[in-house]
Amino acid sequence: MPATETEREIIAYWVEIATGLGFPRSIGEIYGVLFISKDPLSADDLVGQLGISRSGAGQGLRALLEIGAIRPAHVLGSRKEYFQLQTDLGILVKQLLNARIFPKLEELSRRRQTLAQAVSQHGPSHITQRFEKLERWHGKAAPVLKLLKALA
Amino acid sequence: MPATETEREIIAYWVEIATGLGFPRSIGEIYGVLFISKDPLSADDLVGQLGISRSGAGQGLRALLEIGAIRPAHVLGSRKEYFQLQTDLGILVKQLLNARIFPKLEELSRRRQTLAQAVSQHGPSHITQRFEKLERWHGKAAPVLKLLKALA
DNA sequence: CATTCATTACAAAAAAAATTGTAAGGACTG
DNA sequence: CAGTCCTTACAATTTTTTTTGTAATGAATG
Repeated sequence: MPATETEREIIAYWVEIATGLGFPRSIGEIYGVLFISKDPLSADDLVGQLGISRSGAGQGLRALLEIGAIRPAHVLGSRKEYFQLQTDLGILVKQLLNARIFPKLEELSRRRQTLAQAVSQHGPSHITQRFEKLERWHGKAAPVLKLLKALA
Repeated sequence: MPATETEREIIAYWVEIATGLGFPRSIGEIYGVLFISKDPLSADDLVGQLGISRSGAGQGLRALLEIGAIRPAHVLGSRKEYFQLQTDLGILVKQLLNARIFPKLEELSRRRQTLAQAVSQHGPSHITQRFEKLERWHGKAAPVLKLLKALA
């Protein structure tokens, strides 16, 4: 269990960010503990500090690894896997965007185009017009996406 | 129940957008039906077309109204409430950002500042440094937010 | 001003998601 | 190469979220 009030609040802060991004609460908790910890931690450490199951800790760590939020660390004399915060947040942002956000946006864009075409051929014109408005917004959003890509 | 295959796919498209934004599936479905429909629809129309409950239709319509995705419409000779698509998507984007995204970001920013200060006074320096990195990213993200606000 | 029609509030049920427990799989150690 | 330590895969459970049903509230109609 986390020690001080401030530490608990730091964890709560990361839980909120995680859930806001669509991740489970436990992932935010794990990231919070690693954010606080100077040294690398193992899955068992997380079990001890958060009172979650061993499997949950393992899965959460893997998920955080995949999005570039943490990175593997070696601790001499132990065969466990250890992890520490990825303090280069650029990597996290980049992986998040590339792995979760951009693919989804692109898939939606493809579907929109397919649907718009189908409607323009066989469907009523008011729907075609609505898809055209959507398309225009896609154009407006492009600069934002470009800026985001530049960030990462 | 929706008629053609394309119509079902349009609804599925909006369901995916809705769930991606953290809204329930039913809200995406309702928006999809309204996107397809040229004329305003009542809650009962949605019940008929989607096979959802009357209460669900009512709650969904209210939620869509709140985020500016649809707008009230009047139909002569009926006391029901009718709604139609808000075709000015700018209004939708604006309300979504103002009602959901920006407040959350601001609240997180406040909490981050509070925590950073608490740590800088009583906490270990490595955490302070991590908050400082976070702060720098907040600065980097600012132009993106500005662009978003300009959009809306 | 009573009646009807429709919306909304809230508790109950259903569905979905997350968490856990157990068992199987691999790799290091002696 | 047998034993131990750790990770991971997957089914079962728990928890959370969403949907529904019912009852109460409010507004328009005659």
